[in-house]
Amino acid sequence: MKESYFPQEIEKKWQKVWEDTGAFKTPDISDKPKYFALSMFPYPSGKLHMGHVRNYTITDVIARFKKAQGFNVLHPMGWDSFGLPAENAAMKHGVDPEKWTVENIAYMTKQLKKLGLSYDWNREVTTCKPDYYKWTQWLFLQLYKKGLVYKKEAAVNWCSECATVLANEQVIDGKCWRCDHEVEKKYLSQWFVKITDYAEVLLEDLDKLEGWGDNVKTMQANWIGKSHGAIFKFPVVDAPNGEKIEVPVYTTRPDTVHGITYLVVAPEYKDIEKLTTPENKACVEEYRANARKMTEIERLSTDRVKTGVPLGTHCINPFNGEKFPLWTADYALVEYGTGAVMAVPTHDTRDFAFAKKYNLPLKVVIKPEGKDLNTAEMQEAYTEAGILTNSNEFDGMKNEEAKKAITEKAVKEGFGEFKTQYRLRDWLISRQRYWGAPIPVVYCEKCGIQPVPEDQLPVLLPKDVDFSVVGKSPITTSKTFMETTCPCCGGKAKRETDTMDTFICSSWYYLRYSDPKNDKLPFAKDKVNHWLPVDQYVGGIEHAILHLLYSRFFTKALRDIGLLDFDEPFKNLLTQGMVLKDGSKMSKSKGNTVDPDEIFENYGADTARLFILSDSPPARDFDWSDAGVEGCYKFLNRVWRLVAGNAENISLEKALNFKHNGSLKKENDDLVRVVHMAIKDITNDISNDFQFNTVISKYRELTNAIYDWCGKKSQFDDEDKEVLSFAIISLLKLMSPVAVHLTEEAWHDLGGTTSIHEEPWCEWDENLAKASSITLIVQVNGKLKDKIEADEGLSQDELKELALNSPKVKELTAGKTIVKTIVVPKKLVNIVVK
RNA sequence: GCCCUGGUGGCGGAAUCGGUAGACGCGUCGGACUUAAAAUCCGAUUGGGCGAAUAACUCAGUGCCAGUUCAAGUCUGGCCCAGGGCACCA
Repeated sequence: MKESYFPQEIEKKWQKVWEDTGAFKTPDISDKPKYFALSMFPYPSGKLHMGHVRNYTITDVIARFKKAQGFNVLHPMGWDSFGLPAENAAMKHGVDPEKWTVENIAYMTKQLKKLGLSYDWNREVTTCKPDYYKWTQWLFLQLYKKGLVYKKEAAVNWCSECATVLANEQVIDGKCWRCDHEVEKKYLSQWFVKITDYAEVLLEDLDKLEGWGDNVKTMQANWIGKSHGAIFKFPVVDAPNGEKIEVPVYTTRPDTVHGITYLVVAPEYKDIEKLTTPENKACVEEYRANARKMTEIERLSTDRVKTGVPLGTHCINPFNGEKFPLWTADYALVEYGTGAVMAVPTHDTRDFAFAKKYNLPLKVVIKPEGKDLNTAEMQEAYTEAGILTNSNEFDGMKNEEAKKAITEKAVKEGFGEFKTQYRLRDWLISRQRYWGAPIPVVYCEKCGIQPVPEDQLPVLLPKDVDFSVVGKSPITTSKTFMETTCPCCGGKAKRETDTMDTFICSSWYYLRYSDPKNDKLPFAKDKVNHWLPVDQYVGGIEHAILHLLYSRFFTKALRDIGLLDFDEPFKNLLTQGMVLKDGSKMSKSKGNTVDPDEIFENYGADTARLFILSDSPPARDFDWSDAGVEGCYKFLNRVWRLVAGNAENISLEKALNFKHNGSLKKENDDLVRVVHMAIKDITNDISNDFQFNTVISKYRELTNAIYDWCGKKSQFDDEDKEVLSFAIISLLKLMSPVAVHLTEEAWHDLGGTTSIHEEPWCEWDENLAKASSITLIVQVNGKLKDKIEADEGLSQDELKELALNSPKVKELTAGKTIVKTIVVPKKLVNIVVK
């Protein structure tokens, strides 16, 4: 065994051996139980960053640990390889997006291999390859057949920088999730996926996800935004052309219905023209035009002063016969509820602000118990619970009860109903871009929209496109793509030029790993049912809503289509924290990035793996420090020297057959106990929330203990050698999921002929995983006063006796009365004195 | 405004059940080895008080204020701060 640790040399060597021997291939059939460990697959942006390193190292250690524990582990990797950056590169530098993507994948693959990750590369999945996107298109058609995909004209989010539309989930604070550009509204005919059909079950099933953090679950629950309320219909009494119209509103406060003093419809409300008097028309038109021009940011800003204009018409409140005016205001959203709001200024903060501004009347209908409210004195809306007033037969009722009673009255008399409402909107999946999976439909002059027949898939991306066009999708410049024939009538037809949102591609990739080469189906049902759900999914919190919600929807939809039999894709989810440098997120613009390649080169992958796991628990943010890397490198050197320096005294055979014979020398017994404790603690720390930071501190403790033990010996007898062998081989095995190369090299140098990564996980003996004696803590009045080494088997009385005999205790209790003595077996005695 | 996390030395962070607060590491300081340096090894490292600098002793200390308890970083109530998410969703 070499005296010094040369990571670069041994890492290269073992990576090649593992690749040549197919060490990480996963058979589908095995008598072992399955375990599916998965990292969120990356976009091939060009190079790995430290966030990737952290993510993949965490999953890799989990995969290796589970394998050692006897599972048949599936641990695959792939590429989320459709998307804008490739196309932007094409526009800027004239590179073919496919070539750009393929080259990035090649480079990043090399980096992943350098990190020593145990992937089964035979199962690699690449979403931009025709053999994958054929099945993305096929799944689109299945959703279409099931009525879960539809096309409609709607006001959609448009990012002019990306020159495409976006889904609601991709608009963050009114800006594009990718480029941060302000989002505008546009009216376009677009493809939608009916995720709202699954709103209830997506919400309900969050309860089943015991292996998910509450933060992600509440974020999804908020996004789905379920609320209970009622729909009330208000007849218009003075519609300009005498038409009989009703305006339905959704409210969560039916209890306040007697306090309506006006009603607001969204500027985009479909019947708004019918509700506007000729005198008000000009004004309303102007207001609507203004609203349309506003960006999402302007419109959504909550501190903006509310504006609106009256329509000139009025409704009657069927509950009390009161007449109130109709307004339009942009605080009413056309996409939510019915697009109209009943305004009760006294009990809603927004309505209150609006009414104050436009001098609309106030009417109190809820009052706090035992108190009255005076509209003239109100400074803000009263939104708390209370008792009904000014509400006819409902007066005196508690408002929570009134919600039900009032809605029941509306149901009975035919002007309302109970209603459950969701905030979630349908998923807009059309993208006016080239580098995505083409939506497989054609437009026939005679037959209209026609899906492409399944046997004609994939609809391939054309190669003859001009990326320099502005304002339209490059795909439309192809001379070969657009013109086609109708699958129905054989006549002339045009292809759909929109491609799919890449989140579609990533909503099912984890399923494909179960059967990545299938050319008859996206995956065989038995295989997908065998491997899924994913046992442990690891990735960034930024996908808490986007990818994770879409994937849950896909799984449920595909289950209902009959392609699989489970209803949640990811059993356990670990959202890892960010990698920071000097307290802020690593980013190119801040110039505080650390290049993984440099770390591999200077210290080796084992150091990188060890460090990225060492300082923080995985779910928390991790602050990168160069000194920390250095410290980990030193530690690996220290382990190496420990093994190399004792190599001639270590026997693999003795280590593996070692049993405590019951009569070891004291210091040997102690070391064996330290090893057993380390095995127990490390195993528990990994099993319990993957606390790798404490795992690593225990590697160090064990290493320090072996060094101390060695330092006290000038020579080794047979028993010493056995114990030393056991300790060092145990250390290597415990470290093998993290320091994958070092431990493999040492294992072989010590005579191992198989791979250390094929070894079963260490086991501990409960009787040995504790110290041979106990340290009795002696307290007087709850304060630590003495520590006494004691035999474990002592009875409570004996422990008490021991404590009372402590000179220290005698001194402190002299002349005082002992009120009480508390004895905690094997641990502590507390003497209470006065 | 609502929801979720978190708050422990100079720093990252430990501490299954309420039972030795500060594991392990980083940094800093001191020492050994060396002609010297690097590497390595050993020791100290929460603050205050009293000592002569050591030891011993002692008081305080886990964001703040109360409470429960023989005993609170841990449990209960109230508050403060930081990070993240949602937010004109009626």
